[in-house]
Amino acid sequence: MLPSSTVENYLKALHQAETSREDKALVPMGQLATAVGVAPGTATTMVKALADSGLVEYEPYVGVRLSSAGAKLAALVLRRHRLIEQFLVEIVGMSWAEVHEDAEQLEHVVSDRLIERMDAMLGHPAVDPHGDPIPTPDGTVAAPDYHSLLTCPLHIAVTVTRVTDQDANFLRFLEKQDLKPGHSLEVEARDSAADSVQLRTSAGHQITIGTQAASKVLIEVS
Amino acid sequence: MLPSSTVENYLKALHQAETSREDKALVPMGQLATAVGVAPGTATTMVKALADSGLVEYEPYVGVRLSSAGAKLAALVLRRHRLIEQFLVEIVGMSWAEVHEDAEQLEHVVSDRLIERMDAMLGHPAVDPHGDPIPTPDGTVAAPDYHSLLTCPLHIAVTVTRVTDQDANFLRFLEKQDLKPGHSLEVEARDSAADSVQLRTSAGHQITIGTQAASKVLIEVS
DNA sequence: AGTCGCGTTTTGACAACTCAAAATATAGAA
DNA sequence: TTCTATATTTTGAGTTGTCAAAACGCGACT
Repeated sequence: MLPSSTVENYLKALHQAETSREDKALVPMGQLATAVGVAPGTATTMVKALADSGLVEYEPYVGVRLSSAGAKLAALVLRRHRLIEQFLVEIVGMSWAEVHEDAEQLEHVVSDRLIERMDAMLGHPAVDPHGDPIPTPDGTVAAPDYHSLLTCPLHIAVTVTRVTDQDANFLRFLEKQDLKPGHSLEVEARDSAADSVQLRTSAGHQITIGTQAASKVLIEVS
Repeated sequence: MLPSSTVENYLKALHQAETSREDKALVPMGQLATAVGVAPGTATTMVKALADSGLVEYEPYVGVRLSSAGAKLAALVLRRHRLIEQFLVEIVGMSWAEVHEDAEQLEHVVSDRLIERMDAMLGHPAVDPHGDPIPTPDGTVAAPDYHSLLTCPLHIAVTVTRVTDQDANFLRFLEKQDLKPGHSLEVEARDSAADSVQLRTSAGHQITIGTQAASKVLIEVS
């Protein structure tokens, strides 16, 4: 029995929650409910059903975690999502800021045939337009461990490789400031009191952004 | 309130049933139920709901008809379906025999933004890979009145313009026999006793097909 | 230890969609 | 006109996914 869109969304949210979490603790119900956009009680009901299907491990009053079967399924949803985003940007010519919503819908209905065709057209890309890694067809995800603009050394040339936020306004801002994946820059200063990070782009522009934003821009030393 | 996939499917089936029908009679429930793939009682329930929403006109024990609002909505679903098919064939390089199933799913989730982008990429095509006309964004459908291989004059060069069947096997057969839209041929004979039609393709091959099949291949004199 | 607060679970209900099978209407034959 | 065959509608029930609000568990603070 193939999983419904609803199930796919719960698994995906769980995957996101798990990977954006240092410890290996269970994801609390409240967080999952918020991520999926349902009332807390709804998440509890759904998670119990998922546990019965063997897709998650559930500890009442503590939280949930993907089982290996659930993790694989989540990876396949993510694969579809990210290949679709890459396709919409590379082939259809849409903006990286606007593809997320479309991919969010399409990921639940594209056939394997079509998704593999897209993958081939794109030359089997490793990452999507935001730098997020694209899982393989067997559900393996590369888990790269990047620095962010918040954690990297100062005064060193770095290259943006990934942006962990899908908000269209934020993405448009980054695009305008030449902070899309591939562009290089260096961090000039951090001010924890002012909650800000000061950057200089390769074009020489100076930009100051908040630490929240800085933590979402991942880089590698170039 | 935007219509669900289910509603869209009922409207689409109704549109198909209405246009493949000489008279302007109402579509009987049984036919609609079969087309949508549900039990008769389910269709009755759904149609009453559609009537309450003003999308159809319903006469108990007689049948249903699309209202103008329903017809427009149906046309927009058809527009999405057919643009997607054209896109999958022209841009993605899929076979015309296999795009129907994918389009069937995608038609309910593509955004207006994406569908108009596809339309532009394709140069605002008038017909899809099967020759079916693509409705305009405001819900207008060209209703061309073709002859079929069953009704056209004998011994005259004609060009295939449209195929009114989505069965993958049938489409593959037509492709192999050079009977896709665009190819020309002539009808050599019809035999009502044998229930068959004899054709000669432009390549000189002679083919005999049944009248059921012949009625699904629409042509124009060339 | 007692109890307060917060997150979680339970409960009861609802909306959308579906089916099987019983009840019913309609048209056509006798 | 009456009967009958067939299509349609009604009924009762089930599935999936959702919510609001009441009940509950658990750790923290006094």
